[in-house]
Amino acid sequence: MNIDQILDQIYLINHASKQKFIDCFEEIRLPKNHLIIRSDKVERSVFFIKKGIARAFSTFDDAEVTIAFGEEGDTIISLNSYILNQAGYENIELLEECDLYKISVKDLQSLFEKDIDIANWGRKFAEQELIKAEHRFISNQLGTATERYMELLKKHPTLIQRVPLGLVASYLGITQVSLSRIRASIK
Amino acid sequence: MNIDQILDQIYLINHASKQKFIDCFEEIRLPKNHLIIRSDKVERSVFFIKKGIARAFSTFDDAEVTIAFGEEGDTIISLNSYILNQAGYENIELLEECDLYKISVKDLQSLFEKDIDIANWGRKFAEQELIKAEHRFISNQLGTATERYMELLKKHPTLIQRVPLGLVASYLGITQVSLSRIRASIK
DNA sequence: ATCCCTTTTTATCATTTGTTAATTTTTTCC
DNA sequence: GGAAAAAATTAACAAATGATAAAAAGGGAT
Repeated sequence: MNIDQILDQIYLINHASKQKFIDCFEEIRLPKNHLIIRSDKVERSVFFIKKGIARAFSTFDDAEVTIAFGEEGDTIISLNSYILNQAGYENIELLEECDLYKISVKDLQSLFEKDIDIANWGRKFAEQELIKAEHRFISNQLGTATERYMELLKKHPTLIQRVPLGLVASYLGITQVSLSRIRASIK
Repeated sequence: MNIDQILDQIYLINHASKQKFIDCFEEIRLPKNHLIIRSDKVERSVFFIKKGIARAFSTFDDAEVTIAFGEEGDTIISLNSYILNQAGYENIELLEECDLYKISVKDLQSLFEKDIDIANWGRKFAEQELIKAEHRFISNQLGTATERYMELLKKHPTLIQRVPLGLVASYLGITQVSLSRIRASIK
C-alpha cells in the first residue's frame, strides 16, 4: 500500500497540497520485534504501515494490555506525543519486518497550520481513529469472550495467523489460557 | 460553562472566526430522560453541555452497553452521524434536565471547509475525543472490576451521586448486582 | 406521613475466567 | 535434521462474575 493511497483513503487533498505533503514522508524498513514507540519517550514522528503488522500496548505494574493491531495502511502513532506532545502510555512493537512511511510531527503541525486541505485531512484522520477506538471499546464490553473472539475472527481473519495467541488474548481482555480454552470449545 | 469557554478549551481560534462560529450555535433546554440521539436516525446536530449530564449507550439484542457519560463542557454527538453521515449505534439520553448548545453538522462542515482555524479546531476536537476513547478502552481492560470502579470514583467523584448504579455498572462492563457487591466489599 | 414505584442490597447457585503447572506442538536456529 | 526455545494446549483448583429472586432502602407525589 503506497503513501498516495493511504492519504487518499482518509481525505482527498488537492493535487499541489498533496505533493507538498508526500514530500515530507520518508520510507524506512525496520526489523521484526523492533520497539518503535516507547511509552517513556515523546515520539517526534508518525508512521504509516506500507507492509507489515504492529501492536500497540500498555504496561501497568506487571500487566500488559494490547490496545490495537495495525496492518497495511494503518498508523503507528503515540497519541500522547502526537496530540499532547507528552510522553504517554503506549508502546508499539513491530510483529513482522515492516516497511513504513515516516513523517515528523513538526512537519505535520506546520502543514496543518498553513494548508486548509491538510488541516481537514488531519481532522478526518483523527475522526477515523476515533470511530475505530469507539468500536473497540463497545465490542470489548459486549457479550462473552467467545463472542468477541468470533467477531475478531470475522473482521480480521488473517490476524490470527500473523499474531501470537497471547497477544490476541490480551487484546480481548482475557488470558492466553482462557483463549486457548475458548478455541477448543468452538471447534 | 458557556460556549466561549467550551470552544476555547479545545483550540484557540482568532476572534473574528470564533464570532462566526459562535453565531451558529443555538441554546436549548431539554427535560430529564429525553432521548436526544437515536441510533436508528442520522442526527444532523452536535450538542455541547452547558449544564446537566448525559449518557451514551448502545443496545444489542437485549444487552445494553454504556459507552460514556458527559458532564458540563462535554459533547453530545453521534459519531456515525457526524463523521460518516450514517445512522449508527449510539443512543444518548439526558440523565438530568440539560441546557445545551446546538449546532448543525452542515454549518460545522461548511466552517471547516472555509476557515482554517475552525478546521484545526475540528481536528483538535476529534483528537481530544480520541484520547478519551483510548483511555476508556485501556482502563476497562485493566485490572479487576473493583479497581476500575475505584479509578472511576477518583476521576469522577460526583458521577456516582448523579447517575443510577446500574448505568455505572454497564459502563464498567459488569452487572448492577456485581457492582453492588463490590461496593459492599470495599467499605 | 403514607403509599407506590424505583433503586440498591443481599443471598444462593451456576458459569466463566484466572492461576499455576505440566504436557504437547510448533518454530527457530545451528 | 535435530536440539533448544517459544508457543499453545490441557488439567485442576481458586476466584470473580452472572443470573435469578427476594428483601431492604430511598424518592416522589398526594
